[in-house]
Parts: sequence; structure tokens; C-alpha cells
Amino acid sequence: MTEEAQGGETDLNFVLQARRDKLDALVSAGVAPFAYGFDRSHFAAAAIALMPPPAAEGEHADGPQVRVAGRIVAWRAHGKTTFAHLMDPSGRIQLYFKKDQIGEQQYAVLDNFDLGDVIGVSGPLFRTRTGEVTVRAEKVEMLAKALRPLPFGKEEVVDGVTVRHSGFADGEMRSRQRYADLAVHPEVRRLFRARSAMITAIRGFMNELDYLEVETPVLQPLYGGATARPFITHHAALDMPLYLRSADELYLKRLIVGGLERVYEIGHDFRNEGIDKTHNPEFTMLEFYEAYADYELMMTRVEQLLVRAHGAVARVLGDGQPATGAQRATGEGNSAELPDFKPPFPRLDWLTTLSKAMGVPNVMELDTAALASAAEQAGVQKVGSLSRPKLLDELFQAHVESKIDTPTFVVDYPLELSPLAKPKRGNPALTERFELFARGKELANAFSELNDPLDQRRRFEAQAKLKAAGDDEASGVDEDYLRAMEYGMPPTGGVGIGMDRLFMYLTGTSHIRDAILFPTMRPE
RNA sequence: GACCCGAUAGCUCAGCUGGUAGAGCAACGGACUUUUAAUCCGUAGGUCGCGGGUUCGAAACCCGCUCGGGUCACCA
Repeated sequence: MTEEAQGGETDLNFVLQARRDKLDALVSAGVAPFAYGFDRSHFAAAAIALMPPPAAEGEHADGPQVRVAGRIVAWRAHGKTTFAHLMDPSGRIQLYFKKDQIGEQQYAVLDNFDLGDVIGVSGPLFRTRTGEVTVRAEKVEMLAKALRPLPFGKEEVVDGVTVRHSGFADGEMRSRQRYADLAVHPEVRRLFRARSAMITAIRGFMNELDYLEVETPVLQPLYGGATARPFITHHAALDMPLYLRSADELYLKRLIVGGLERVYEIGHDFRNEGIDKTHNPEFTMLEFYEAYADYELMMTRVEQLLVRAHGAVARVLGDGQPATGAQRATGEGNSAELPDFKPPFPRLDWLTTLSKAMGVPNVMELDTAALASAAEQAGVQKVGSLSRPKLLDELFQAHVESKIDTPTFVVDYPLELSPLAKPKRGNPALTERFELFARGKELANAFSELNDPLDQRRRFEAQAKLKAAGDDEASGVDEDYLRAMEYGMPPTGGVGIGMDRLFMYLTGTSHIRDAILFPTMRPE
């Protein structure tokens, strides 16, 4: 992209220069190339639906008058007549320009129209010889001249399936220039509409249960609630470091103490770690907390929430819809069938499942050295540098998690893995915690929240010890949180669900980049 | 981070074993008053990712680098 670097019109390449020349020609002809508005009467799909079915053979009665607006996505000039297709949010509609009809002067202006221009057209509907509902243009208005060509591919319909030729396939460019990706790929627009519908449905679900939507700090003086490397920033006036939150958890639970007994937040968390297919440095998290609930109740909440989210996505994408844009671009074909699941989800007990998978009576009875060698066997790297909790977690990932396909709860994690969870009734070495897995990925994490401030202090101190020993993901002691808990926190159930991952699961999207409008990328 | 693959016209790509670049679409000019991947004729468009090396000669071979993709690892 050298033209940006060089700037100046003389350096524009010939393609961009041609567009500028047309812009100048429009201005010379008295056409304002950037309009202030347009009174659209119908979307394309609605206009097409207005037209009565084909009349008797050979009859070409005009239909009602419409005013449509959108982007030019196809242009076929035939001398004194021109066909074009206009795209708007509802779909496409064909336009027909005839020199006799719109006059020599207006017809000449069409020479300065290009693919990608935003125009408004008014005129009556009619059917062409092939039966396609078309606007016979009586008046055409330039609304926004495109000075840069959009990477449209040509399309044809073969046996009812739209086949796209060439086009915009570079995944990196599609993420960097999401505006262009959206502009040329209706299926990408539809995918992100489905994402929006999913979030809206989840809000509706929480609100119906009398949960209060709240906002807690993104800038935090201490980070906690998740084990991850934080982003650090600096507040100039206070001259102190602040951390971008890696979780909302500790603030939401302060609200439970305050008597807001059901709260939720949907917002971005930030983790200063690698970027890959399932990790973006900022991502959308839903957390919700409910007083007087335990993890059993929270499992049913999660099940219901997934059903609602699935329904919302299905309504936008429809059943058996063709592939998402991401899949089309990567040639994955029409495999994006929505997942099929029904509550209640199966439950696997952490300890017995892992012990069984490893062929030992009880993994918790193995000493650290034995865990390390088992982890090494399972393909875990750098086992020597891992703490006991980490080894357990790695073993679980390797032996169990990665093999879970349909939504499944894993319950009762070891206490040492879960610093914010309440000990399990009847077995204090475990906690009342569950995670939800599907397609080998974690979708949710939840517990009966620890509400004993003395126990919580001991857990924090154990974390602080790990941190002092070099585990830079462990958190420290959050005294203010402990103070809140000392005022008395009712028993509480809490859940965190990664919205990006949930959406990926529901839509069969394999890369998180394709589930986020503007994923984090290295600068160009 | 390791290994593999890739980077050529605005887009999608081809370019065999080294002889200084090609197609389709888009663009530009022309013909065409119901086309729809419109068609037909013509034109223009490239520091072949960057740097070095081998060679009479490099898009191609070698080395390094940058960026991207995949797989694995890491990120509970």
C-alpha cells in the first residue's frame, strides 16, 4: 500500500486515479458526489416482494414506484442501456437504466459510476424478460462515490447455489479491513448479526431472572479473579500503575455483599498473552452471580442460557444454512451446521474421570514427581517448571478436556486449582466448581463462591506464595475484597462464560479472529 | 517458541529442470436499447515481500530477515 505512504494525487495508482477522475467529472457535471441523505421507500427484498407474480405471457405491466438505495455490486453496460445490481441490508435488486427513459444527460453521468458507489434510484418496478424484478430507473442519485475499489468477486448462481469467483479471500486482510470484508460478504454481516442476537438474547435471559446489569472497573489497582498476565497502564495524576481487568469476578461479588443479589456484566477482559485460534488479548466475558445459589443451580442456569443463545443464533443463521464467510474463505464448505444439544448436559467428576483416564486409583494421591512424569508422558512440555496445581490441570487437559465434544460439565475440581471456590461438602480436598466443555474447549467456569473470609485469606496467601516463587500469573492478597467479605457475603453461585468462544461453538467458527469484528493484530 | 507452507498486476492465481513476466476478473478506449460471471475488439498496468550471495544471466537456486497461514507447544 504505497499510495498512503506517498500521499498526494499524483502518486495514486491508475485504479485509484481513475476513480478520482470520475469524481472530478461528476463535480463538473454538477453532481454532488457525497449526498446528505436519501428517502428510501423500500429495502431490496421488500421491493421485490411488492411485485405481483408474472402476468400473462408477454405482458409487462409496471409495478409500484419505489426508491431504493445501496451499493452498486454489479454493472453491465450495453451501450444505450445498462443493467446493475444494488445491494442493501436486505439483499440485492436489479436496476435498469435506459437512455430514452432517463435522458441523454443523466445517462452520460452513468459513465462515472463504479462498482462500490452508493447510489439511490427511483422508478417503477417491472419484470425483465427472464422474470427478474427490476427497478426501471427514472432518477438516479450519487450518494457516495467510492474512491477505492471494493474487492468484489463476481457471482453466478449454479443450481441455486451462489458461486463466487475470485474476490476477497486473504484472511488477514479481511480481519484488518473488516469494513471491506463486511461490505462484500453478506454472510459475514449475517454472522455478526447472529453474534449481536446472541448477546441480546443472553441479556434478555438474565433480565428475566431479575439479574441486574452492572458496570465494574476496567482499570483496577489490583488484578484478580483469573490467573493470567495482566496489561499494565499508568495513571498520570495519581502516578500509580493500573491494570486492565482480567476478570470482573471480585467486583461483582462485592456487589453481592452490598445486597445486589443478582448481578451480571458483559464486558471486555484483557489478558497479556499469546494470540492464536482461540485467544485474543481482549475478549468478551459474561459473568453472573446469584446470592443463595450454589453450583448445582448455576449448572441449570448455564444449560438454559445455552439453549437461549443457540435459539437466537439459529434464528439469524437458520438451520442448514450455508457456510459462514470464514468457512467459505477457507474452503471449509457448508459444514456450519448448528450444534445439536439438549439439557441436561452430562456431568463428569473431575477426580474419578482423570484417575480413570490415567489408569490410577486416585491422582490426588500421587506425589509431585509422579505427576510430573505422567505429564511428561502425556506430552506436556517443561514439566519441571510447573507447580503441582498446574501439573494436575495439564494432565486433565491432555487426558479429558481435549476429548469432550458435546456440552459436558466437569465437576468438583481440586481445591488447589480453585482459589475462589468453596470446598465441596463432604470432601474438603475438592471444591464445588464446574467447567463446561464442548468441542474440546472451555466455555464456562463456575463455583459455589467462597464466602468465608478467613479461608479466602489463606487461599490468597497461598497464591501470594506462588507469586513470590515466580509464578507471575498468581494474584496477591486483595485486602479490600477481604474486608467486603468480612461484612458477610451470602452463599453465592457464580459463572463466567466466554462470549467469543460460546459464539464460535454455536456457529462452528474455528478461529476467534472470525468471531470478533476487529481482532487484535500487529500493525501493518 | 519448534517444524512445515506461503508472499508475483487492484483481486484470484499460473510461471516446469535458472534465459530479465502471464491468465481471468477489475481498470481504460471502442461496439452493443432486456442483460445477469453479459459478449466482442483494443489498451494500459509489475523494484516478482526485503537484504545479501551463487551465476554471463535469478521471480526461480543458497543464506539471512520481515510478514502471513498450518501443526504442535505456551496462554489453567
